[in-house]
Amino acid sequence: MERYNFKSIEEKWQKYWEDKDTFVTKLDKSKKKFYCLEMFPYPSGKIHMGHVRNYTIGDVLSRYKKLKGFNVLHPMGWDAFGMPAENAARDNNLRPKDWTNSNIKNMKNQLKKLGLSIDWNREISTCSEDYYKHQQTFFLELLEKKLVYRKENYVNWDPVDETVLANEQVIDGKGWRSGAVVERKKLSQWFFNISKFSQDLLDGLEKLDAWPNKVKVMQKNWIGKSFGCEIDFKIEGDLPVNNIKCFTTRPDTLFGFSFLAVSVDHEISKYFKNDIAFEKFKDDCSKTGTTEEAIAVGDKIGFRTNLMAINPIKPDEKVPVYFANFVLMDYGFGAVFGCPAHDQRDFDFAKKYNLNIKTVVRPFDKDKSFKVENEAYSGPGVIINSEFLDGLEAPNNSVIETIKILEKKKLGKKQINYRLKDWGVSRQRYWGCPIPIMYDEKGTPYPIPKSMLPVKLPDNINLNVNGNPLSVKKDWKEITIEGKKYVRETDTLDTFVCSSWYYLRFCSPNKKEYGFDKEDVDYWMPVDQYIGGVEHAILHLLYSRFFMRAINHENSDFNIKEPFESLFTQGMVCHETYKDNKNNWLSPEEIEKVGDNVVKKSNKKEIIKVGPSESMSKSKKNVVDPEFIMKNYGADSVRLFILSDSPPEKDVQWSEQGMVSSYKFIQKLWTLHKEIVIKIKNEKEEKIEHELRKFTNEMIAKITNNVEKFNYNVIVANMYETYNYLINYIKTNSDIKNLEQDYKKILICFSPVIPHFTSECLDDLNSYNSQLNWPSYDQTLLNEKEVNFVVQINGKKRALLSIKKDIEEKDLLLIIK
RNA sequence: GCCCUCGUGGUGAAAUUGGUAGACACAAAGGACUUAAAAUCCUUGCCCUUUUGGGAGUGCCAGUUCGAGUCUGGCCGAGGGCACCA
Repeated sequence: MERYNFKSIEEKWQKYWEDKDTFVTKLDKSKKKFYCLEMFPYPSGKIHMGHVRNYTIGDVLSRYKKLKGFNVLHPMGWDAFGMPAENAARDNNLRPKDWTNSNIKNMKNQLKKLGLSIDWNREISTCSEDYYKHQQTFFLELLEKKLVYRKENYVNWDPVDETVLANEQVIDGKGWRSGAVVERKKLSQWFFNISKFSQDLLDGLEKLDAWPNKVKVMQKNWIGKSFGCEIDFKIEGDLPVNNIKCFTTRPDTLFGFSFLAVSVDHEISKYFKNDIAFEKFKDDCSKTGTTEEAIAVGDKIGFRTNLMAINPIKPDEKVPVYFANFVLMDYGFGAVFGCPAHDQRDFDFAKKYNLNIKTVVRPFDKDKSFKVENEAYSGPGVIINSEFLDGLEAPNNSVIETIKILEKKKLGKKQINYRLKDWGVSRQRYWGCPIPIMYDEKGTPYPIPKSMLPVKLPDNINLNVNGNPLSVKKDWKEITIEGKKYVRETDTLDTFVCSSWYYLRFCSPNKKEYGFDKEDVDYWMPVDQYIGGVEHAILHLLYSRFFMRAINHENSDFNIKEPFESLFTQGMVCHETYKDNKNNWLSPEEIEKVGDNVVKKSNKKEIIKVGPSESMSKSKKNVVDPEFIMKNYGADSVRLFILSDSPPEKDVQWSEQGMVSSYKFIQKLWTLHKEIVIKIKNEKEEKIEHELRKFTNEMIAKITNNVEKFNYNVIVANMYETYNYLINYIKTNSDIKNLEQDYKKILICFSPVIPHFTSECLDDLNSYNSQLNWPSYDQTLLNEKEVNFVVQINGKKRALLSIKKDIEEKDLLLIIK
């Protein structure tokens, strides 16, 4: 028996699909569309197993939808701007453009070898002028709509990458890429007014039924809506400060007020500029620890001013004003009113500085004598010691009632606060989309006229400079328009801007005049299925949702708010980790299993420590190269294996044995195929073969259901089941009727997972063509007349009967008795 | 600390959503073929019983139901997210 030659067969079909434009998509309003999009990759040089998994999942869905008769848009592109290119180019004396383009070429080749059903005619790259010139237009449009603004403020400065980071890019006080401790620096930056849409972004989540709950919860928390009250406190003291505004969610505890605390960056800090003690305090604040957690549990420290704050509902009560390390400048007003009895932070602070702790809420099961002693009480209860607020139920009623009273007395007003802050998009980097802005001699910014777009990135650049190479490139930076001299903005846009609208570009990848064509977008958008890693749950997905709204804003003939109708977040690909006795990481190729031990391949002696299975990463060397695997086992085997074992949303464990068994399975399927072909040739008369017909029908139903529900691991099990059934069936039935028809249906069901193999088999039966349809199944055949009926008495199985399904109840009872 | 998700064999996991728990695969043990190995194929997988059978069993404890892996409440454990957000 000839072996299945995956190499020549996979090449044959990949060439066929390319030559015949099988996956080239055109707008066709007579057909229902399906837009399947996977998160596009960063062109780092080679694809990794994570890509293989992500794109295989998307490909199964795309191929299935195509067979179901949908007009499928399944594009691919490159998230091609970003720092690695700049660093690699500098280290290897290349241009970032060349490094990126050669990586793209290589990765495109690798993706093609996976046999993905991608319309490569729509390929886009965010670093090409064709792409970023439209992005610059969007930037200017957003500027016109006042959704972009410039402001000077403190930024997260990464001293290693020498750039600004968004809040989301700071993890545990360190840069997400470099790992360097982030510093505070004051800079002028461009901002997208994402916070304008806080409420809308929150409301939109409600309608995203086909998004994982986890992601919605993360976005909800990130937006961080809180309902409360703005209170204006009168201030007394020897400084020209008359009042300080605070935001609070618990105005009902105002009678427990015992101090007021402001951030060290609060505007009143200007009066303390020459105060040495204050400057020292400020220093101490920045030293309280590096990780967020350390700060959270760290000491509460304060600096007492001579100012006193007056309790607005008890004007004879005055409390001290402090600067405190735990008050954040960029939330609320950078000032809080302290009620130690009912807020743990305030409690800790009050204990430290011996401030008054006055109980104003009692739990339901305690009486009026209840007193907060060892920790703050922030639970529900009843208001006490609060004059006209006494007896209100806290917090729900009491908060609303208190706000009403404060509003009536003009002491405060209802306010809703969001944690979500505006998106700083300026990056002090070369390899990004230039911001289309110029400044006159006074430093006033002007938009670059749209007719002069794109602002091209200069090709020849010296990367061996500190900071942004663009800022020292004079011949690019300085321009003259109508005799007037300007300097260009040298910051480039955060690469997350590029990925915030690429899904629109795929609809009209070749449109010259604008980023997209309305007719295309009306037809293709929204993305019906978006697939990618959960690590983008907040950043990329929130920014994309913002961008769609920003384009919609003040645009009456455009009406799509949510770019991604459904979202699927796939799990990571994991592998065991290995360390030698010097604690060096070893790659899977460097080890060998001997009996119960794992040893070093090079000397076969040294015992290797096997660590837990973790997400594949270069630093831990637990990576398996897809190119190597595809070369050895073929694309179909890899696709099959990456889908088997674990549900797509969970992490999958890479195993060599599993991979080999998938490969063997393809070989076994091929042997089976050849036997079936012989049987088919010997087939004489057309006659319905009932048992096989029933099996096929059931299997089609199962696989259809499993594709729809993303149970791709179960599809693989279904494929094994089918093989086990057929191999046995062929052995025990010498004269098989009607086999060809059923077998073809089965091949089509397998085709989303192993497309090269099934195409070859169908071709072998002279049945491969572009008009193939997903087989339907007969629901009535599923409800077969004979069913297994389990007789249970008190939940225990007592008998197993094979009975007719439409039997009368009384007859059934008779049989049982 | 707050929020979310999940607990099924040695392992990854199935279970048409309340109806025969463990499909399918990996690993293991035993066997067949072979001079031998590899490959391939078959069998086994908790407890009692020689077999036929029977029993327990989906983290733990209760509850609802003729019937619970699935629903409800409480507890225990694991993973993830957020974290001085007033």
